[in-house]
Amino acid sequence: MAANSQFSMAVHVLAMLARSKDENIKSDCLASSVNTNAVVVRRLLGQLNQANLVVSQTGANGGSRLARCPNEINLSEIYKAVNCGEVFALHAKSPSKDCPIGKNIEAVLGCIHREIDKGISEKLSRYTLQNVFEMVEQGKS
Amino acid sequence: MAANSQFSMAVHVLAMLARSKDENIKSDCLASSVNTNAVVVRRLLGQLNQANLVVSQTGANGGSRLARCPNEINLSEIYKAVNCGEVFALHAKSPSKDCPIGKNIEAVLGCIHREIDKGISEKLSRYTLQNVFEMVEQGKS
DNA sequence: TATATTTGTATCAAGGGTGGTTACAAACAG
DNA sequence: CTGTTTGTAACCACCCTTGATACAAATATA
Repeated sequence: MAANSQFSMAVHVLAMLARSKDENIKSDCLASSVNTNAVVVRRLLGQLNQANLVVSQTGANGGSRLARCPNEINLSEIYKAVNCGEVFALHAKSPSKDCPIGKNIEAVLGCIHREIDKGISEKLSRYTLQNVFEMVEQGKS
Repeated sequence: MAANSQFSMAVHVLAMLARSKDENIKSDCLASSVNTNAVVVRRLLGQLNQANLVVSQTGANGGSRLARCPNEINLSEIYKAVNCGEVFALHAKSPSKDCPIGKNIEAVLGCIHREIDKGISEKLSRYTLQNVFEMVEQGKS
């Protein structure tokens, strides 16, 4: 399987829930729209639940709905809630400590990595789920 | 999936070359510092060569050196030169076009993705290889 | 020219992450 | 009590990244 698309799936699912207000939506319905398996959606909903973004109910007439208003959820929260890939990974195996570069490169890269992550969070936090939902609605043809 | 550490490796290798000025450095020597296989390094150098960041020579006394001064190379160029992972991937399988959300969500996500990428490039472009080299040197203990 | 060195590249194996699928217990409405 | 739906475990298939071996091509040096 290719790169990690959980963030995309999460935004998609949450936009669906935003559209349906307080109505419970079944994982099967979400899976149809995302074009995947219901279990994959439920796995994702589990993560979103832990982040207090959705609430789910078992049993007949069960399903999921948003835990908060769409304008109180921003994309940065969603990004943090799911297992997203990193912008770039640090060395798989630690560099040689016998080399003046190898000895310190990890610390420098780690510092840059944190700065990039901060930038991503900052940019994502500018969008609320409501914004995204409206963008999707406006694109409706 | 094994996380992609090519950007980290690339910065590491280029910092090594920056340290050695115009001297040819062998892939074997670079591999020792990075703590990996020489072929892995040569694969990476091939990409950096295509991006006009390094020059390599075959044969005895061969090796690689920077194609430009370290202060004329910024991290954004390096990021673009290597096969880095994406911040997040779009849907693996296209969402359902029968759903008002599914129909347009990809376009919206694509738009956000491009904005995030732009932000990353902007932040990375603030660092030159010379900056990184100096940060590593200063951290020397 | 002959030799040793080094890169460039093809190929294969190992390891691990991601998503797809099935199965089943638990919760819940009616 | 019955049917529905979630939560979760287990397993599989696919594919990406890295590690490793092998060998041709290029090149400096004797």
